[in-house]
Amino acid sequence: MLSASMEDYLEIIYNLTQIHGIARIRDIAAGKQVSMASASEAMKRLSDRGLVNHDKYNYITLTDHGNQKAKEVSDVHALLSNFFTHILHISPEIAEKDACAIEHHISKESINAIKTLLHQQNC
Amino acid sequence: MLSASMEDYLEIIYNLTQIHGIARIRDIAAGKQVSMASASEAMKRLSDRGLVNHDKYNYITLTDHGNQKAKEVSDVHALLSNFFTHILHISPEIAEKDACAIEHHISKESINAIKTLLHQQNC
DNA sequence: TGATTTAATTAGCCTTGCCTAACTTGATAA
DNA sequence: TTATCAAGTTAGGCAAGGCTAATTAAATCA
Repeated sequence: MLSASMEDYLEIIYNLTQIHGIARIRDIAAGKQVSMASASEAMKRLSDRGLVNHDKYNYITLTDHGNQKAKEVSDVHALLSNFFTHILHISPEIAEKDACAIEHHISKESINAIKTLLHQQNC
Repeated sequence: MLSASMEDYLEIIYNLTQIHGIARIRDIAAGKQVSMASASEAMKRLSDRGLVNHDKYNYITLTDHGNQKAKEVSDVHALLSNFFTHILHISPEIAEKDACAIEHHISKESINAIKTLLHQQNC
């Protein structure tokens, strides 16, 4: 199982890669608001688990497996964000925060149900 | 800030107290599915933070502050459980699991919005 | 090219929250 | 009332995930 923290890292790398093509320790650390030391250690753990490619002192990319995991988290994030803003009418900032916090803990069943709810939101 | 784990303990003690008047290490450990050693250590931490009363080798009760915190968590739990079963139509087991997992991470704003949604569920 | 600045890593440390094994206390039954 | 058993605690250990400070590598600028 992947911890909430490790899922966060994957998602951050995923987003950075969408924007810049690659991800650097510095930006990952900034994104997660941790020290570069912590980000560096996290890359080691993710690398050991085959989720990222990381040569010392070089850029980080996601492996296929890591990319798949990251996309899953990212998709759930986007869905929850939509749910909070469009169904619950929460402000975008809090919607982001809540999506971030909950994305690691909600079941697939509930995700699918929310998907359905969003599709038929004209009730 | 109270960790998810410590909130779980408070909620379990709260529930045990509702049923039996008091709470014992054995039942707290069973409720959280951890060893009695872990439950005992957790009581020490909660006691240090003024959330439970605990004399060695004796029952555990919530302080006023602990009771307030526990009730908050418990109320959020009940609300989320209702949301998952009645709005998302998730099975009671998964609804429980999701409520448990999410109750520690969702904002007050979202909780209030869900409360409203449940009150007007005849849309 | 060499010096300096920035990025990344490593070392060493800390806290949380869990575990098992060993020990202590309190309750119960002979 | 003493022996036994269940409940609770303590000791010692471990993994995850943070931190700062020190070091090393890479990049840039003079």
